[in-house]
Parts: sequence; C-alpha cells; structure tokens
Amino acid sequence: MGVIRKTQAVRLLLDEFEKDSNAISSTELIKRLNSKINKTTVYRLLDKLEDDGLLHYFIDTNGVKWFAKCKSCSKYEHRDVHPHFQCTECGSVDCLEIKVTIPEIPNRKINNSHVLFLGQCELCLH
Amino acid sequence: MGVIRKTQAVRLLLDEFEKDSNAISSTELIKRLNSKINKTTVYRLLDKLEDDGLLHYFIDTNGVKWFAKCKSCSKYEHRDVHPHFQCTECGSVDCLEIKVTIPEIPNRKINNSHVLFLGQCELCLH
DNA sequence: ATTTTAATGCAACTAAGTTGCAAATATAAA
DNA sequence: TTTATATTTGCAACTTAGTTGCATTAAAAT
Repeated sequence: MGVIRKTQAVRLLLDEFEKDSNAISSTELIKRLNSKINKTTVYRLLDKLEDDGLLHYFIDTNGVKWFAKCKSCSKYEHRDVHPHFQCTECGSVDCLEIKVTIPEIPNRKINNSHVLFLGQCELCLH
Repeated sequence: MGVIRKTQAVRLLLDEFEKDSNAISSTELIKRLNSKINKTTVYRLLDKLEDDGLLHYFIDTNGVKWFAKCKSCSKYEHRDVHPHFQCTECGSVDCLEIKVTIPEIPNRKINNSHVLFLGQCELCLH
C-alpha cells in the first residue's frame, strides 16, 4: 500500500491504541469512534495500518477481529508471530511476549502461525 | 445439549465428514447441502455436534469457521487442543497430530489453545 | 496559490449467521 | 400399531460485520 497521510482519522485511531495497551476489536473501535470517524474509514485504516506494519491483528474464537500495536514489526518483516491471550470471562485480549516454536512437518512449508491461548486473566482470576 | 436424534439431516451432515477427511468450512457445507438441508439447520446441527463432542471447529485468519471430526474427544473432555494447518494457496485446512505445549504464564490460567499454522500444503508445494 | 493524489463519508449492498414460529418427524408410551 | 410428546426442521424475516462505488474533502507536492 501507499504512503500514510497524517490525517485526523489516523491520529484518532492511533490514539486509541496509545490509551489502551491491550488489543482492541474492530467493532469496539467503531463504537468508540462512532461520532468522529465513519466505519468504512475505520475498516480501511485498520487494513492499511496493518499492511504498513503499525498494527497487527488476529481473530478470536468468535470470529471477532482484534488489533494491537506492533512492537517489532516493519513494513518488510511483518509477521504476527507472537501468541495472544484471551480471557474467557471478560473477553479482553493481549499480546504475549513469548516465542512460538514452529514445527517441521514433512512435505509442507509453514511460514506463519496464529496462536491463541484461552483462560482467565489476572483480574478475573482473583 | 440433549440427545441427538438420528435424523436424515444428521446423517447427511456426518456423511460429508466421512467423505472428506479434511476440515470443511460452514459455508462450504451449506453450499454442498443446499438442496437437502436448510442453512439454519446446518448451523444448528454443527453447533450441537460440536457441543456433543463429535465435531470440533476453529476459525481461520479470514474469520471462516472450519469443522472437522473429533478423533479423541468425548462429551466430557472436549478440547480442541491439536493445531490446524491452512494452505495459503488453496485454502484447504487439516488437523495436525501434534501436541501443543501450553506455556505457564504468571497470574493467568490457560485452559485451552487455538493454534493455526499457515503455509503450503503437500499439493501446492510441488 | 494551484494542482495532484490520497483519504473520507455516505448510502446501498453483500454475506454469515440468528430468531421466532408453525409444520414435520423421531421417539416413547399406550 | 396407533397415539402422544418432544425434538427437529424449514421458512421468512432479521441482525451484524464488513465492502463497494462514487462524489466530496483534505493533504501534500508543485
């Protein structure tokens, strides 16, 4: 994709990821920014920012798309390799700073992985 | 959920999983059974069969739900613990008979995992 | 300041999945 | 075997997430 212009919508969207260190679902973002950005724009920006290596996403067990800031991705090496964690009680999602070991499988070539662990988060455990 | 009656729809649906050892997406099933079973019924049956431990499902990176036969699940211990593989070229999905190591994370309790590896399958590699 | 190009909003649309309800079918009881 | 009961099914209408085309607006380049 092309260059990203510093528009108001981009700023507002990235602000949400500054405020919130966890992952945010696309529908949640649309709700939050409802009065400020059109949903079409939100979807388009999320795609573009993902493409440009500023955000990464993954899909939870309900098919909901979650986005989070990339910490170590660039435009050229943008692999969503770290696992994610979702709390089955409150639904919150965050990134895990753990390395995933990619297995060797005969006659196949694996080049990406999506790993989601489910359980109870710190808050819901106590 | 309750008991499963041996209806024609159940038979037809399970037949698809006998024919096809790979995973099948819900939309694909609806297409295939279009003339024989109503889509509402397909969705309801998939849910029920999943609940009863005959099928398991997971969601790919496009949010599409894939179902496959359970080999070692029961009604009481039904954990979709094995990883899945999706070919990024032809889109086919299958189950991997590999054990997933679930990490220990401080202050959290992990009790399930969804692991999807992406790459090229046997057919698309050659 | 003007031109060029990308970004945005809007409305209409698509596709996946869900809900309520009446009709049909499987199973249990008589 | 027939009748009663409970589950399953199909249908139509609906919901929700996400997309498309296009005219308008706003950045950035000249």
